[in-house]
Amino acid sequence: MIEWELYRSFLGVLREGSLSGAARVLGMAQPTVGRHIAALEAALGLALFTRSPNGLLPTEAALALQPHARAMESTAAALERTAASYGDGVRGVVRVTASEVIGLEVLPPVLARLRGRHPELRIELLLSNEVQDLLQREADVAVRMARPSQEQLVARRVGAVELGLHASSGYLARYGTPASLDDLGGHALIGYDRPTPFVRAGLKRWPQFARERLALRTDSDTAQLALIRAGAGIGVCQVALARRAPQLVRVLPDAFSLPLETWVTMHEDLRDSPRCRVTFDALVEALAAHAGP
Amino acid sequence: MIEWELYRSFLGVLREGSLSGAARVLGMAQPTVGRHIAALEAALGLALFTRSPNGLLPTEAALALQPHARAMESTAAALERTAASYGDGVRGVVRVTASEVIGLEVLPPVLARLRGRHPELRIELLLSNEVQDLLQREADVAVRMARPSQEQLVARRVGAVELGLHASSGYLARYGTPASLDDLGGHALIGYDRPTPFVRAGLKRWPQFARERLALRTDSDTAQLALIRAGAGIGVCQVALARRAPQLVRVLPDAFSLPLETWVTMHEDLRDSPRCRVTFDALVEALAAHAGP
DNA sequence: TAGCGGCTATGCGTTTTTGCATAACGGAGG
DNA sequence: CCTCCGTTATGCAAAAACGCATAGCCGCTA
Repeated sequence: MIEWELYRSFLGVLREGSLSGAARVLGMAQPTVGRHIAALEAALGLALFTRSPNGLLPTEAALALQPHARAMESTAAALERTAASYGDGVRGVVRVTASEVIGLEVLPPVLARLRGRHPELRIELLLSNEVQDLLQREADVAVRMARPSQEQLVARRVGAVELGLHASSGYLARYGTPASLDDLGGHALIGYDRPTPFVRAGLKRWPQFARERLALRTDSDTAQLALIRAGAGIGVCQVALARRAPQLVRVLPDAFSLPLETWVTMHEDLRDSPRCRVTFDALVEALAAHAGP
Repeated sequence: MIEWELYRSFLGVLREGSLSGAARVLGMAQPTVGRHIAALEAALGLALFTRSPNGLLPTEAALALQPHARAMESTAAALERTAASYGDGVRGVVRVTASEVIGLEVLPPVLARLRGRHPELRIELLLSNEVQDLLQREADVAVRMARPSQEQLVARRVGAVELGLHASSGYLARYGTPASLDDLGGHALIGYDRPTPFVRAGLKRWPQFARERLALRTDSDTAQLALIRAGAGIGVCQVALARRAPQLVRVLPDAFSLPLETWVTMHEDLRDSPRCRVTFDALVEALAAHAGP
C-alpha cells in the first residue's frame, strides 16, 4: 500500500523542479522529500525523476501520473472546504468565481462591503472565463453568463447584462461617430484574437468584427475594456460599465445590443452554510442592480 | 495542513463501522486508527463520529465528506494502475468492464484463453451496466453498447449484437408460439422493472412490453436470460447467445430485432501498455466473432 | 581559477508515530 | 446473574520518520 502522503511530495517536486524547492513549499526538510520520492519510486517500481545537480527532471511516467496526483490534491481541497462549510457563523473561506470583467469592475466594492459586515469572512476570487466545476467544489459560488445545466445547483437569475459598442469621446471627436454598421469598416475595431464558440456566434450577426478586420486583437476582455477607455477604438463592453465612465460613449445602440443572461449559482449543499449563503445573497443583490431586467 | 493518510483511515472507519474493523482492513493497529480519527476531527474542527460501545456512527458531516474521500481513493487507485501500465511485459492487472450478460456469457472463455497465453496477467472484471469512466481510469478496457462520446479513447467497432425475442421450446410447446406481435398479449412476458432511458426508447417501438403487461419484471439482464432459459416466458436476449442454447427458440424474428452497435474502448495512453493492448485485442477478436457484422 | 550559490546525498540525534498489552465498558446468551 | 465477545481508550516500549548538519557535486561569475 502506497502512502498518500508520498503523492504530495511528488506534486511538490513536480511543481518546484527540485527537492529543496518542494521542501520549502511543503514545509518539510529536503532529505524528507528526497526519501519520499525514493519511496514512491520503489513502490511504483519505476523512475519518476532523473537526478541532476540543479534539480530533478520528471520522466515521461511522472508526467503521466501528474494529472491523477493533481486530482487528488483538488479533491482534498474540496473535502476541506466542504468540512469548513459545516462550521457555523459567517467566517472562513468562500471561493467565488466570475469572469475577469465582473471580477475587476463589479465585485470589488461588493466584496469590500461584505467583508465590512463580516470581518471574519475570507474570500478567494477565481477570475476565469472557463466554467469552474461547482459540483466538484472547485468553487463555492459562481457568477455565470449562462444558465447552469447541472442539477444539484442553487441557481438564481439576476437579469441580463447588456453588451454594446462603445468608444471614448476623444476617439469619436477625432475620427467621427459611425452612423450605421457599414460605417464601422473605416474605424479601429477592437475584438478577439482566437474566437471562442461564443464569439463565433456573435460574428454571424456582426461580421464587421471578423478577425481580419480588427485593428486591435486580444482575448482579454479587460484589455479590450482598457483599450476602449484609452481611446484606441470601438469595441464591445458592458453597457452598465460604460455608463459609469464619463468619457465612454455608446455607439449604434440600436444596431448592436447583446443581452447576456446572468446567473449566480452555488452547490445546493452549501445552502445552509452561513458564509456561503451570505456571499450568495450579496452577489445576487449586487448583480441584480448591475444587470438589467 | 491535513495529512492525506487520515482520509484513508476515515474511509476505513466509514466502511467498517468501527475502529477495530477499519484497523483490520487497513492493516494497522486499532489505537492508530483511533488517533487518526481524533486528529482528523481536530484538524477539521468538527465531529465525524459519535462513539458508541459497539462501533462508531458517522455524523451528517462525515457522510457529506465521504464522496470526496472516495474520490481520492479511486484517483489513487487510478494513479497506481497508470504507473503499473508503464511496466513492460504482459503482466500485472487489467480492469475490464462490460455488461453483466457479456461478462457472464461471452467473456469467461476469452479471458481464460488469454490467461492461458499470459499466465502473469491478472484480470479484474467490473460487471455493470453503468458506463465506467475510462478517462478517470475506473477501468482500463471497456465493452460498450454505444459509440463512445469522449475523445482520448481508442475505440474499435466490433459489429452489432442483435437482440431478439426468445422462449424455451418447453414453454412454446405448452403455451403455443405467437404468430404476431399482437399475440404476445396472451403470453408471459419478461421485461424490466424500472425502465432506463434505453428501455424507454425500446418501449416506443414495442409497447407490448409496457411495465404493466409484464408477467415477470427484473432489471437484471442475466436474470431475464435465466428466466427465459427456464421456460418462464418470452423475453429479449442476444440472438447469438440463444443460438448456443439448444432449448431456446427465437420468436417473431421478423417483427422483433434490435441491433446494438458494440465497441471495445480503452484510454489512448494505454495503447503502448502491452497488457492492456493484448487484452484489448483479445476482446476485439472475441466480440467480433460473437457480434454480427 | 577561485569563490559562491544552487542542488542532492548521507549520518546521527531527536521527535513522532506506531503497535502491543491491557483496562474499562456494554450487549447477547446461557 | 455471570460469562463471553465485541467494542473504545490508555500506558509504555519499539520502530519509524523527521530535521539538522554536513559533505560532495555542478555551473556560473568575477
